[in-house]
Amino acid sequence: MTINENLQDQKITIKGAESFDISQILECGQCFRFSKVDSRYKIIAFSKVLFVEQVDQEVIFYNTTREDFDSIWMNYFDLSTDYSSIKKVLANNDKRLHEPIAFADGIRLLNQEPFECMISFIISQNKKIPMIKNIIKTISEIYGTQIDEDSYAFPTPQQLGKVSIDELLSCKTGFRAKYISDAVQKVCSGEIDFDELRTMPTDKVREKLMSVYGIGLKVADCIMLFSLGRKEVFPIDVWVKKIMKHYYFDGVDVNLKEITDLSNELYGDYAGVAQQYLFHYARHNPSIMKV
DNA sequence: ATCCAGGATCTCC
DNA sequence: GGAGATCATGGA
Repeated sequence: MTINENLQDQKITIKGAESFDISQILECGQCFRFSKVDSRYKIIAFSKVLFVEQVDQEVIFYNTTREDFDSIWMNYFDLSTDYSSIKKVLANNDKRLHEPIAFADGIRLLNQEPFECMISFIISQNKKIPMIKNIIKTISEIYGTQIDEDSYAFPTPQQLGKVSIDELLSCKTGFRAKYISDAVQKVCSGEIDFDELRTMPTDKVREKLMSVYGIGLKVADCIMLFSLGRKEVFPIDVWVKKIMKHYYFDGVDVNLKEITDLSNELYGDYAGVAQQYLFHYARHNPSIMKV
């Protein structure tokens, strides 16, 4: 992989990007603040606006500098992780993964901002992805800081700390409004400290996150996988449950713990990466699970 | 109209 | 402890 900067056009070009498909990375359900504008994806993260265009293995990042690329986007796109070797390990462990991996082998796990990720996945419960994106966009536009003509950063904990439950309700958050409120309060008070969580063992992090009213096992695992670098956790939503049931339990109903135990056994340290291939594959091929 | 959505909690037994 | 109802909201 080679990285080149073009100062005049404020763009960075990567050639020979390995296991990198910007469409798959963004559309696989791990993040919500992006849109497609012509041939480019517009991404809002870390209070920055980034445009990404990809043709085969050449990826162009617009509206950025080498400095930002090194300090923000390298880590955001997890570019120092070798996904081809992860895929090799997973595929060797379990033939079942061959198809899901082949279906979207350009997926990468983004390292997102924990606070935004936490609120986003609280909102995600019992909603479809387009609706989740809309609510997060609304909240950002009303309470976040404007960063260009038509873009707004996701609000900080302090900014959301001033927002009442009624105001959250008017953003169409429904029964999740009180959940968001409790999460924001726990972050503002320091009871939840993401820098501290980064240093704690996974089980303790999960326990801490689940102490928020409205964060259960699945949302806690999403926060850990998508913003705290815990690639060993395996969030189980309706789609993952369906495909795991279909693949390993002969379609027979099964409880979450059995699936979790199996994921640890089969996928080990990379269970979360496997989960993302499985989720994406299941969502785009629902017919395979209808026996 | 009725059902369901990247769930979590409450309410029963 | 574990199944079932309930929670807002909008789209199919």
